[in-house]
Amino acid sequence: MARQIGPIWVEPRELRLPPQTGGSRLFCWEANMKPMEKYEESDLYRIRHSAAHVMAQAVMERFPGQSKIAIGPPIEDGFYYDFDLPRPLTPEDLEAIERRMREIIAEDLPFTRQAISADEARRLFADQPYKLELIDGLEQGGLDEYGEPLDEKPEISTYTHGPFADLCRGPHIERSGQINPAAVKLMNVAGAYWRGDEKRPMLQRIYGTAWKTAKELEEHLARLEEAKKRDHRKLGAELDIFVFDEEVGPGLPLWLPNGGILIEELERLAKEMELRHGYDRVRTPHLSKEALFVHSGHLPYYAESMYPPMELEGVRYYVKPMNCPMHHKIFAARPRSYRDLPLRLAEYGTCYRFEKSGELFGLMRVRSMQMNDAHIYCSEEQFESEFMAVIGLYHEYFRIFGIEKYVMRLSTHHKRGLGKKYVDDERLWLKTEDMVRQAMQRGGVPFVEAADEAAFYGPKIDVEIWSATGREFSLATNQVDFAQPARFELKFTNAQGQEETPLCIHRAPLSTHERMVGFLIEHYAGAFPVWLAPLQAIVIPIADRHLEYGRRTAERLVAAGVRAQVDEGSERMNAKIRAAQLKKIPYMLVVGDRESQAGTAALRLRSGEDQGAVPVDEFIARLRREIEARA
RNA sequence: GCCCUCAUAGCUCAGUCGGUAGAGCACACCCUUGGUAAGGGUGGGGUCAUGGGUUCAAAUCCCAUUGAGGGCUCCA
Repeated sequence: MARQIGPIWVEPRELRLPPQTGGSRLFCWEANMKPMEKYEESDLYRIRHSAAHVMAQAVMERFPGQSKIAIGPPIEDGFYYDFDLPRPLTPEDLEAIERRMREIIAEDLPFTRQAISADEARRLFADQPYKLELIDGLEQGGLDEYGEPLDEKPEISTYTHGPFADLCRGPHIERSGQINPAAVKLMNVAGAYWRGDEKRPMLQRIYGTAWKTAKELEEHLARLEEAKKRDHRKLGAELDIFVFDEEVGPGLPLWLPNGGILIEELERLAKEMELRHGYDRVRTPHLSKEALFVHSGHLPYYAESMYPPMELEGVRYYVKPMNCPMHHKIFAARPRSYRDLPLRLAEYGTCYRFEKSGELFGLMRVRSMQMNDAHIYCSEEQFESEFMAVIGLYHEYFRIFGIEKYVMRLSTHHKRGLGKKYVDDERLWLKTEDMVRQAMQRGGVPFVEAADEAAFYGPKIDVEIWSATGREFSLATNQVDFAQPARFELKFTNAQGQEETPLCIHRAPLSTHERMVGFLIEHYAGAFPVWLAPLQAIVIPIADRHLEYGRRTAERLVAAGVRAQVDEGSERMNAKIRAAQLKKIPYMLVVGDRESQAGTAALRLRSGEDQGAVPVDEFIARLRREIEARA
């Protein structure tokens, strides 16, 4: 049942569809706030779902009697199927499986659905342990194929084509011949835990893609190629933004001068913005005694992600994985009155988290990070306006960067108990989640909800984005904390002279420098707007006799606060232009005889546009305006 | 952390059946002094990721370690 949240239509079932991809969430946002297309009811969904079954048949035939099959759903742009096989699959296996799939498609086998009882299903899949587990889940617990709870007890059904029968709720195409053999391709094999649980067996997952036409497949593959060119890891190296060094360690980026400029420009932006929004800037140490993290409650929840303690003079110290406890101590350092609230403490705090080695990913997931952090201490009455002011801040930032493709996600606690992941206070969970939900709805801000994604201390709104590789990341975050202020006994005196515990909002609209820069590299494909561009203008003298004028021109630019250089190399002008293009420098100032006599420069944009001779003074004034406007 | 794959010059890569290394780009120097995406020449640069093993002989085969990539899990 679709329902409207703010101006966006959201269908809860759809959001849960492939938990592995986040694809459907992207889908609904790109629908531009119109009711979302029902992927589950589309032809492509059926084609992909059926292609997964055809693939499973081919795999089972290749390992007769030795293939245990798990699940094989459609996902964004394709499908997968998980198998437990006697040996790892090779590229040759994939080719053979793909060939066999085409044969099965050519056989034009009908897909037939049959509703059966749980016992019949158990007999049918007697030698398929994963299917038996699914049947139990469907019958008893009302769990779907991902192990998520279902509202109602579903009917158990199978879909059969030729010799292959699968436990499946469908839907499918009518005949295997409806899959276009020229529009199917197996992509890669990967490991995946059964039911996404790292304690369960590791299965082999084959990813495939399927489209209606060969042309669509081709276009999809071309899109993947294009995306690879945007990959921040590739562009980051080409544009001299950052490097990783084996001796420094994984997940510990070294920022090159160009990266340093990006970081400083972002910090400058954050400082201006936070000053305007009433934040106070503070600075706190990189490490503290263990006691602080015991007090905050982080240690039991977070120890695995922290670098191990170092012990000196009998005291254990931890490098901080987050800044909040330090900010809480600043709040606690003085008696606070309601007149001090809201108190907004901001810092680009440097944190270290020991992310598991396999989780590292370029700049998007690192072990050392500088976080655009702030903690807002406020009363319950102030909560909504403070929380929504942060959301407003997001929007301001996103307008500056032209970020349009994102989803705001309300992350809540798990409905089936708090367990060890969450602070144990169901009432406060429900209360704060409702506060956030209502604030967002009243503010007319579209969002989707995700259970079991909250921070341990409270619900949050995360802004989800996608890297060029299609992986999903939280960029900004805006979190409610109902637990830590009480743990730290933070108090303020209210207007009635009584002591009250404030709420705390944790927020990071610009994420970490690492993830933000990684995201921006891909967002702009390396062609940063002028205000961010590490080198804003390059002067290109045509011949040596123009070098002097070129240097003077560059000096004037630098004196005006522009990041400019002169290309003194002995290559031809064409080669210099090419080099500047590859570095995506916004402005190229070509100077030769005509320009040095007239005091001008021939202006070329990285778009390729030639604007002809422009007086240097005029160019500087224009560039200054552009930089200041952060256009 | 787990499954799979990979590691040759700063970068992109070649190197057959084991016989101890090569190209283009980049860099340096020289020539060229040019009008909007690569002018020419010469040269420097690699203990073939690291450590073991097999072998008369290892970039090549085997093992381990480190790092990277595709996923899973986890997350700013």
